[in-house]
Amino acid sequence: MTRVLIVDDEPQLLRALRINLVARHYEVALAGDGGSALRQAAQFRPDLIVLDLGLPDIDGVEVVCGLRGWTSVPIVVLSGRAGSQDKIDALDAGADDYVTKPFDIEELLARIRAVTRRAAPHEAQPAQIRIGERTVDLAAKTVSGDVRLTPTEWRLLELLLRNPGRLISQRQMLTEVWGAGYAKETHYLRQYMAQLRRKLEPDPARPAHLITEPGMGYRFAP
Amino acid sequence: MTRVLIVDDEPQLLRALRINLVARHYEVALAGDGGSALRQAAQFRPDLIVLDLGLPDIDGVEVVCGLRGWTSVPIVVLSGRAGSQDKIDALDAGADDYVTKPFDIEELLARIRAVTRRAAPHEAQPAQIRIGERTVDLAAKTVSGDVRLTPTEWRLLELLLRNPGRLISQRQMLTEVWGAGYAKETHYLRQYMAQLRRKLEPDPARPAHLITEPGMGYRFAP
DNA sequence: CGGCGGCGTAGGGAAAGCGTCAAGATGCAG
DNA sequence: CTGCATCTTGACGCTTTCCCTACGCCGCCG
Repeated sequence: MTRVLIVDDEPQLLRALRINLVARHYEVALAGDGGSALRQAAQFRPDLIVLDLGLPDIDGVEVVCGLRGWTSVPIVVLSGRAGSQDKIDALDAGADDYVTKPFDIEELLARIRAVTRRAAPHEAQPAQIRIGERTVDLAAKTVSGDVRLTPTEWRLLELLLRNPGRLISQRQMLTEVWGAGYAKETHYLRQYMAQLRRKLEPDPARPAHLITEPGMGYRFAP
Repeated sequence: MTRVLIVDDEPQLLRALRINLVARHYEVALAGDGGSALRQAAQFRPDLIVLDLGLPDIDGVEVVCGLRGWTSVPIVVLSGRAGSQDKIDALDAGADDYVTKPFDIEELLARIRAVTRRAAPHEAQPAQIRIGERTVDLAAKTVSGDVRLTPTEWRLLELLLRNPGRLISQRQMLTEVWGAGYAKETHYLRQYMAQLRRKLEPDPARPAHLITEPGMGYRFAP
């Protein structure tokens, strides 16, 4: 869930934005002046800041500079001033976008989505899954301990690992890995499940994680 | 030096933008319609695209979608239409910013600086990478030991080195290095991977760092 | 006790994928 | 125009992977 800090000195604008953002499942914090904005940014750790330039205590550009001193969180500036120089100053201070009041709320939301999308890839996390002694990384397509899997083995393993604990029917595995028309070729499954167990299970003869459900299908037990 | 592709159907606007950008030490390419824009994007490899929505052949939003299919290069949209829905459509299609005509050239430049700054955070990471006996500097585009790489070789190597240990699919390599439409030309990969190994690997016949994953892609092993 | 269906293992032939050499385009500087 | 570097394209062995058949094991049921 994306966390947004809204900074503005007009309570009614704060309220309107909060309602719209909460309705779209953002987590929202509010600040009414530059001082509390800087404090909130450090405390609330937002993923995005919507910042009005016309604050009672500190100039908005100063707030941008203060934030950029220690964080690269995306900042969307709001302002009543439409002059080019104001925009240039704010953008060059480190803001990511500049919207002039009055603005359409839907446009602001679209701009928020745009800058959030651009900043998002930083929180990309590796999806690592443990199978016995081994660790599988589906994104990097790696298995710990110098184990290599073939393309078909990866497709099969991925299907199982993306549904931990759930039973996958033979029919589903065959159609998703080999394609429709192979729905009856159950011996492919035995073949490749055996290979996966040889490569991944501590004791391939007694599988602890790649479980057979006789007559039904297979299951990955974490 | 930042490379910018400008797309607009008005020659005079193209000229004005080119002059301003060249004066600020940008490298500039021009396109007059959507078709050549898509072609130029694949060929010129810009770091930023300034895109007019009102093109004679393809709708601007379509162009944005076509680009986003294979690249995440920043896109700043220009448009005469000031309606909110137009902005929302363009931004949600993948544009990074939206500027309505007429615009102040200085403001546009500031917005270009803003999106460029946001898209280029990887300059911070150390660009020196060891491959066997050689040292590769991605920023300076140099390899120790008087080894020279061609532009295509650099693009390919950069893609692999920026994802150490991670498998890069053939499809991804082909679309990112050669552009969409080359997704099936796996022959190029073998050709250029062989050249990279000849130039970088201690024993090109037994590659230790530029690894082949048969049927899937390639991987850089640090 | 003996057939039967589902499961695991082994091995071989076919096909697809890979590495390499070599030669034909293409573009650019002199 | 010529020469050079680079990018395409083609052809040929070699390896990996896939597909398929065969066989042994186990629990179930008649």
